[in-house]
Amino acid sequence: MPETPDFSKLTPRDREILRDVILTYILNAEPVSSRSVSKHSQLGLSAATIRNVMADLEEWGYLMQPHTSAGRVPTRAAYHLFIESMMQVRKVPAKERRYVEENLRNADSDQLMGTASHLLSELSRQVGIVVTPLVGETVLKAVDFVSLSGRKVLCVVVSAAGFVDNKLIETEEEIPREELVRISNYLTENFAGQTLREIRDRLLKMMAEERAQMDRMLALAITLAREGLDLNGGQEVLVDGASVLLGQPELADIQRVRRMFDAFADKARLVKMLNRCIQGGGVRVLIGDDSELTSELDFSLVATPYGIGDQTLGTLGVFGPSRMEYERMIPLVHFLGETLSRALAESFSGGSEKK
Amino acid sequence: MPETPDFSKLTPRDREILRDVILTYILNAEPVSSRSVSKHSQLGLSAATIRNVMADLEEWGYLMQPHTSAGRVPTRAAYHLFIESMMQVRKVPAKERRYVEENLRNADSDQLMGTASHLLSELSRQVGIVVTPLVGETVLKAVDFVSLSGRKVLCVVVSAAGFVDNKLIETEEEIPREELVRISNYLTENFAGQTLREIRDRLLKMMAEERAQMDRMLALAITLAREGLDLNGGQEVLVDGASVLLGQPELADIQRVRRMFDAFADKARLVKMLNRCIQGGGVRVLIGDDSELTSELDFSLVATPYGIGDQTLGTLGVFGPSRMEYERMIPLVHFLGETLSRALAESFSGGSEKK
DNA sequence: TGTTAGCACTCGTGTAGTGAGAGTGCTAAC
DNA sequence: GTTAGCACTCTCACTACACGAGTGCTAACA
Repeated sequence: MPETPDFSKLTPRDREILRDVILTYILNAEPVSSRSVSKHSQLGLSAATIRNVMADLEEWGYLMQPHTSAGRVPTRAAYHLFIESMMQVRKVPAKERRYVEENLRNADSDQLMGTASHLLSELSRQVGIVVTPLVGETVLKAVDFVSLSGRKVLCVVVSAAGFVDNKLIETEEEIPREELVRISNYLTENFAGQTLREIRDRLLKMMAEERAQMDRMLALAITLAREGLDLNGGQEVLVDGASVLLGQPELADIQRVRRMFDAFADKARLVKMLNRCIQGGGVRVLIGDDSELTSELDFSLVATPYGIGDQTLGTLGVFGPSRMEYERMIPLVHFLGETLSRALAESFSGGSEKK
Repeated sequence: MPETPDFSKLTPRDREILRDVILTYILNAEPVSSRSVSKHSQLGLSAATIRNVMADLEEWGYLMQPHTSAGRVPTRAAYHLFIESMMQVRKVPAKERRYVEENLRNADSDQLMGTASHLLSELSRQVGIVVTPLVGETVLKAVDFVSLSGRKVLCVVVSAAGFVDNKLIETEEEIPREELVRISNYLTENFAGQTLREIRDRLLKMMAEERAQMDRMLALAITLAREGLDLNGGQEVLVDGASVLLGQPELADIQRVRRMFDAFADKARLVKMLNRCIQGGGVRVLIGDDSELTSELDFSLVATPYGIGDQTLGTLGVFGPSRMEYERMIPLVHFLGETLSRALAESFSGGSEKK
């Protein structure tokens, strides 16, 4: 039983050496030799001593050798341990904070998510990923119908978080403009503050119950709302900066590059991965073990949910080699989650209050 | 003077051999030997004879050798000649036509462009590129203002082609809902059928001229429209399927992959390249000579404009190794341009008529 | 005169061998 | 418990070499 990742047996010195190996590996992407640890660490130990410790760490499952007579490389267990108890989280530099805040503040609501993923990628120098909210889960702020030519009507839905979506619907008969205005007002007044899903359910019930005594306006309203609020799409996955990873030695092989891009193209799987990562709120790290994607590439994902108040709207994070700078990535992702949430809340001044 | 791409001196036999070399190279991506041409062509000539002709073709500038004692590779001049006068355009298969038509017909207007670029990439097995219309150049169909909380107003702009864009604006004072409805109606009735640019100009003139005698509603309308119709963004470049090229031998080198992705990230340059490609309408081919992008990668671009009636709205095309199947790509791009244009025209039944 | 067979020549590729260097594991001494 | 020393292993870069593919040229042929 060589794999016993029970870190109680690690002495402080063991931990210090492991930490050193991890940090050096993160920096250089090359197997770390006992000699280099001996030189750079504060411990003042010889390479031979380090070697003994490293042999132990390998036995515990924290290090591994690509081949005999090569240096050591951290395992997933090592990264987990590092993140849990060895990492010294670095604060996001003030310059970067300002940069993020300015950019998110000045972005239009429809560019907000794109800006966020770009910022993530730019500052992390990894791939930035943002999963945008599912419209069906958002809270309605206002509905509006715009009369176009003939029987075409454009339904515009605004969510409390400031997202706008629209859908073209074709009605059975031409509806005069004033009628559309009345319907918009009626729906907005009666249904604002509920999620689209709730509204749809309520409308269906109304239709079933009161079929007989409905007036014309109400009937029309229900028909339009049923079609217009059926925004099953809406959720998007924005991936930014994939090309920055091309310089990494992990992607020296074209086959791997290809697998990575194929993975990015499979949005559904990406969303699943992201969502698995954010159970429980706060920043979570997924180090290539569960998901096939991260494990086959030796990649990791640092992700966090964002939203308004306690309502989670989506997920964002960075994706890159397991050998990433967690000390920088984790606070960065945290900060971006917070800032995006704040930007959403402010983008509608008091947009989350339900009237 | 070895470079004399004056193809009048080519005998039919020369042309046949050149054609053969090009087609074989497109297929295999490997220098073509005299022997293989001798075998596969209908001419019944020996390799030695072919060799003589190929030496001539090299002198005229149509072929080149990566090194002595390798087969020959077509030059740009060869591809140009091939496209101009040696190609037998293959019709787009009925199955693909149906596939494209169904997909474009069923796409929502906001997904239409994305679907188009995906179709391009999928059917061409190259990178599909679509430049979406500049909103400022589109013809207004309707404007609508949606009242949100407090002084926030959402301006929704619908173009005759069916594109919807919106912008959040903050007014100086709260405007009652009925007032917004009146303003929407006024603007839609008075300005539909003009481009946003024209409308902006006209509004500015109105403001300057009639400052004194404007009523409150008109003043408000102008203020709102000035802000709301200022959609300088809007133009996007959709790039789909970059990963399908990763298998191509042209991208065996990671550096080149990187350069390609960097190029895709530089949207402005992409747009410029696409636009240069479509002067004069119809399908145009850009074979890596003018643009640095295509020349350094040995890539080509096949592009065509699309639009409604005679109004060009945007550009679409495929991007891939110069060694691409022009016989298939050119009709495919042509077909997609036509079909997208038709889909746009139909998406608003009679949407292009100005009332 | 155009075509072809033959042949020498060139160049890329794959394979095998070699030596240097980096790194380890182990042992014995401190 | 720590360290120096040493044998061992494995990778990597370099060289040499043979092979094969392809060409260009020349001379013979129709």
